[in-house]
Amino acid sequence: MTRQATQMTIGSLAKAAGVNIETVRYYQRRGLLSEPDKPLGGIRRYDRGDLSRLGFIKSAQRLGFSLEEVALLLKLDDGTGCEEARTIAEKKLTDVRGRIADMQRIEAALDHIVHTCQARQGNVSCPMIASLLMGERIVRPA
Amino acid sequence: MTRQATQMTIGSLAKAAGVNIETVRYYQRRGLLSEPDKPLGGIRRYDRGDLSRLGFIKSAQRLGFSLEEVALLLKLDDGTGCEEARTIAEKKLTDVRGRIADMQRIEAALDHIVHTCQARQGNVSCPMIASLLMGERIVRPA
DNA sequence: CTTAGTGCCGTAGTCAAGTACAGGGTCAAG
DNA sequence: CTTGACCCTGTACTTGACTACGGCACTAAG
Repeated sequence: MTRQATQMTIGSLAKAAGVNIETVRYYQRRGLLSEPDKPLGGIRRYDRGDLSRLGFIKSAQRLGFSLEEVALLLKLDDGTGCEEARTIAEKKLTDVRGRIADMQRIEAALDHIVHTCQARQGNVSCPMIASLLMGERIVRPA
Repeated sequence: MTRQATQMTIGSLAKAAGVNIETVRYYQRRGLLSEPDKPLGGIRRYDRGDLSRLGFIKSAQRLGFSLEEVALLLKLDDGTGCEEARTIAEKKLTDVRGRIADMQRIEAALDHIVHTCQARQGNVSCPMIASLLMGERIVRPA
């Protein structure tokens, strides 16, 4: 079978990846995606590799990496960057665990607040806001 | 005892709250903080209430509320907004729970990645990046 | 009384992550 | 050969949350 089927223009690449065309170009400008050298005419062709890379960027973003970090990660792929990549991932893991803990405290606080609110509905000043205003330090400050 | 001790200028308020002066002014412009009417001269004085409010804003931000949502919450405080406030808080609670679930999936993914990385350290191409490149859908797509 | 240090006000700049658009070029169909 | 759908480059705009700055007023210390 011919494997030309994966050849795409920027438009179909973007569509396939579920992002805006301009986002693809933006990533190229940021050096996250390479611009395939354009043949005679001037219309670039992209393949499955580019699509994966785009998918990687989006996955990594959902993992909480900034584009700068994603760029770093991708640079580490060209060669022996595994050590560093693991270090970065470990840092991110710690980070994520901290954020989960925060979120859980937030959850508890919100839950408490909602229930308090339900309990004394007739109140004039909202107990939720009151409790927040009364300087409860729920989440670690920054 | 005199309770004039809580009177502050914008500068000390900002310092006490651990934010930039300009941030305070910004919140005032956004209507999150009131500008105390300035006496004769023209230098406003802030009190513990303002400090709490500032603390509330920061807490709420850490709770994942945007400034717009915080403004909403604060507006509900002037009167009988308790019902609405609870509704907002409930929505946020659902939201936060979803985000916690996401983060936990992220955590698992990162953890897995880190361990894979540790396992086959000698590899040329980093397994972490490889796994991300191979289109693993870890987190719900947006 | 003078002057350093703040405060006030208004406008403008920054940063991340896009998104939009103008003014061209190219390509495939009819 | 024309038309419409895309593509290319480059520049500019957007949003959220600040942060900075210029020019003037005021207040506190010496």
